[in-house]
Amino acid sequence: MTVVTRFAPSPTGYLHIGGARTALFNWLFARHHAGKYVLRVEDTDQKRSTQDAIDKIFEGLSWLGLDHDGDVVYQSQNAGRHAEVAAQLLAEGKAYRCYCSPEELAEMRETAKAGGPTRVYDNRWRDRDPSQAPADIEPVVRIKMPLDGETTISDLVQGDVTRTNDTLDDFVILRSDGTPTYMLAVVVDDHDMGATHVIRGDDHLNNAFRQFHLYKACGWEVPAFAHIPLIHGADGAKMSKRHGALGVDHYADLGILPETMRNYLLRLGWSHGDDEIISTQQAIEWFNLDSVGRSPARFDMDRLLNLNAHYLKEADPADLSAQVMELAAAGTDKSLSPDAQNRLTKGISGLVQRVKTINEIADSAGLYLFDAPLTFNDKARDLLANPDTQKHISELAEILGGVTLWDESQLDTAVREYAERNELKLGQVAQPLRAALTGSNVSPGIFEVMVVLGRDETLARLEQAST
RNA sequence: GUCCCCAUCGUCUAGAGGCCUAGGACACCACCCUUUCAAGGUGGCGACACGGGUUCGAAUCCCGUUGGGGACGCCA
Repeated sequence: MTVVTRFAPSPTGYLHIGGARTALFNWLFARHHAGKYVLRVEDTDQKRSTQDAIDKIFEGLSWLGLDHDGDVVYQSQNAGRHAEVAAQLLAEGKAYRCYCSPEELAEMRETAKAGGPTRVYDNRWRDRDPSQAPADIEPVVRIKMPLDGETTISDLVQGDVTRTNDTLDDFVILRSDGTPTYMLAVVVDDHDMGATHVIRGDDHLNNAFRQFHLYKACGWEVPAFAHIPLIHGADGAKMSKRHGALGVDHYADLGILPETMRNYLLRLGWSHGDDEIISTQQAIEWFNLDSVGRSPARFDMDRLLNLNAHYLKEADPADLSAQVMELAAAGTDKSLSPDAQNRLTKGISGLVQRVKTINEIADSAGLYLFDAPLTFNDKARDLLANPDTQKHISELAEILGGVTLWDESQLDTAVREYAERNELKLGQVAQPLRAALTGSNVSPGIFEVMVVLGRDETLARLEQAST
């Protein structure tokens, strides 16, 4: 049997962290079993669904690198099929029309909450003769749930979960306007697309009991369920859109790498012994549902950043440079010279060493990206204002001008000799150089900087700083 | 209110009765390295929610309490 999983977002907003993880788990599970991972847009609620949201979700998914198999399914396009199934159920007496008014429903809800019956809907139309139907109300179609007994869902993550059937309402499968509700649509679509495993947030666990009986009523095989715990915010509450959860695009904008996000999301609620750094290849190989935890996890930015720092160091420098240049270009009206681009390509690995996001690389790349005149920060300016510093810089400029081979070890030797000769610590010489060459008191190793800048640019910058 | 789920360091987690005076990672602190900042290295701080059982033995099994979360729509 081929494994078929699906990710089924409702297009009412961006792809948030929780949705992204659900998608990832479905994707990993399918890839692990060499099965299919299908993407389905749950747009049965036309009022709330928007094209903009659909686009954003697709963008998020493709940024994450979760490619789906086959065409995207739009649930709204199956409305006819859904209605057909409802009609069939009606014909078989497994469903019935309910003519309750909104007021009646509200009343029932209130009595139930006030400690009344276990069911909200009191089944008042379940066995009533349709001839009693009020003429002015368009009916909905409800499915008959078992009246007694209990139902057990063997969930792949939650284990066996049992619920008595007297808490299961006859829920609506077709609205009064003839459109299907979510509950009907998922079951029909999941069946039609051959979903073998339904992996989703555990906020759907309760729905599984209802859907279970809908499958049965249709005479269909029930797929395996796996309800994964939700991701919570730092405050421990559900991370939903309305609780300030951010879309994956937000993290992309922050300069987080997709591979970071995949690794991070994977480790939230899933583990493989003590392993922390898990490549996507490895994840596909290792992923299973047994190791998914049952308690909700909190989102931790520090951890994400730490992981990102790791993946940044593994990333392709050319690729990173391109992204940094794009960011830099967006932040200024100055265009980047070819020299600047070359310098960035050479120097980026030194930059990557000290940051956690792509944006931070861009922030620190100024020393390579922009041609003189440099902008100096306060500390650099103070340092350069010192007459001793001025003296060292001009003497050093001369010495460096005479260095035969412009590489780190030669430069290192030259500067060290100068420091020793003047009975200075290396830092006393290196810091002024740093200020003059980078405009800052913080930078990659100063000899590395000189090599990346090249002889001409280095000398030019020293010249400029000493006047 | 009803139903369901969960409970190990601040956070993510390892742990499936003896390997646990509970391991790893992030964060934090200290030290080392050092031309700055990082990175790296070494060490430190720090948890089995509580109460009952079961057992020779419980973080692991059972019950209860407490705490947290989720669901109760003609939303998905």
